[in-house]
Amino acid sequence: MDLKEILLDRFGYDNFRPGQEEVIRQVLSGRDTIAILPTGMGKSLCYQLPGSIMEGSVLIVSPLVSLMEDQAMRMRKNGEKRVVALNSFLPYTERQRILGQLHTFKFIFISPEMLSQNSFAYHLNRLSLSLVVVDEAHCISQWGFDFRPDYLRIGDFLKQMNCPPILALTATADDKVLKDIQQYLRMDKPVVFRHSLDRPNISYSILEVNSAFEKTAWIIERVTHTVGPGIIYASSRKRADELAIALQMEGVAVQSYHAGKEQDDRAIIQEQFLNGELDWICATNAFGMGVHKDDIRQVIHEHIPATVAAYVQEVGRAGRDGLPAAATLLYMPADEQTTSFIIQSDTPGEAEIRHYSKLIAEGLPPGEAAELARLTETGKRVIDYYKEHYSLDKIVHHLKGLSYEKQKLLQQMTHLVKGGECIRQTALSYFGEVCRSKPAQCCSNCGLSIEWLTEAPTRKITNEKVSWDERITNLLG
DNA sequence: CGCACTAGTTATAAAACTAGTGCGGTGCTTTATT
Repeated sequence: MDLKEILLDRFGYDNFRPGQEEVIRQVLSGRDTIAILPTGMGKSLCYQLPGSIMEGSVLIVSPLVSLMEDQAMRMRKNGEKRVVALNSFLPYTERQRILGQLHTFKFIFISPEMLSQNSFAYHLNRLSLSLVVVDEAHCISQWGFDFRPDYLRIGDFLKQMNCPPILALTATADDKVLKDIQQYLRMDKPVVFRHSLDRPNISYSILEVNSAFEKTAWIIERVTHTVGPGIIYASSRKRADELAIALQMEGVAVQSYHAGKEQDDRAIIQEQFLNGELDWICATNAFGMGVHKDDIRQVIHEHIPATVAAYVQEVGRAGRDGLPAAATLLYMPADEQTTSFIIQSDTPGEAEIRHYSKLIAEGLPPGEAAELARLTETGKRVIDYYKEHYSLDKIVHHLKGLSYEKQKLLQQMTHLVKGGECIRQTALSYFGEVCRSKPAQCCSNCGLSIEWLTEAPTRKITNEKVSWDERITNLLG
């Protein structure tokens, strides 16, 4: 089959990007496939092209409603009208109508949560699926165990469907993540495509300071004197807001972004950043997935991310165009504890689990029992999932192990920050990669000049600083 | 764990101390009752 002809004919491209053709050929052959491709390498073509050839529908499991809406919209814009996104945005009657004629859609986007509902399984069961795609498949590992347990249930659905071919797509995956993907998607000897994670055009720096105040001062100095656009990752919503305001006062076109904001505002801010109306974003780790912007010049961390994988993923949003980009991490001694605390509060404690379980056994409604046992909504859903699979003692044991593993991942990240070794090499080694050749501007531990950063002031910083009065008026207006 | 904030204390009162408290990230889903 001449794939290139189809590529030109249906998608309007002359050539495949690196890796695409191999992945597509595997998918067409019906083998389970895991493709680790850097973002911006055209992952969606890996299922769109096979889908357009094969009989039956393609089901795409997607982590974010905004992401699936965005992808569905792009596909429609490119002429593929048989696309639907099943999520809570759909009004009830509309949803029923679509479910009744699901077979008329070629590409169906869905969240893991919807997939886990019996009412959907019923309709999907009657469908002939040529392919199931799990987009951003690292979410299975990153979120499944303690945040969105329905990620662990995708495999149950697949089994029910007699295991159609699966394609798992992600940008970063270490061995553990790879193993989780295989296991929880019940993949049968999958073919794994790995693209190197090394990004030679990114220069890494790590800088120790003594206080949050020093961090703010450094960031203001940096942002007003070097190139954008850029992202600043902060540890809390409050801190993200705080930094955004401090930078706005300096006349920088910047907004904060985190889960505490309205969906609409988040969409607008992301859009403005993509359009270049905003030069900087101060964000929590909520920002990033589905951000297709090639010319991000800097990523600044003002806290320690929970894992090396998260760090690499966040940093990897810089310099997708291949031009020089800078990744800087600021830390002070207390930061490690802050991140550690957040991880620790992730998994419910033994006392809560046992209390909750006891109350349930006494006949209390689950919602009430969770509240009395001081479990969060998330904690409750996670335990409910495990209760379907394990005994109480095993759940306790399992969650303790999980917590321990997470602390170990943080230790790896801390080592990367404080170890003083080549940052690029250390980061790559966690993914089993060896750094073959170091670029001239490698990292602060190898020696680095930031002249290239200051020499290219393409920034659009206005000369007038914004007063507090104006800021308040803007906020209210 | 460490920080920012609050309430209470002191004893010319005012501002400055102190002890106690709360907070710290990621997202999907809600079709039932007045």
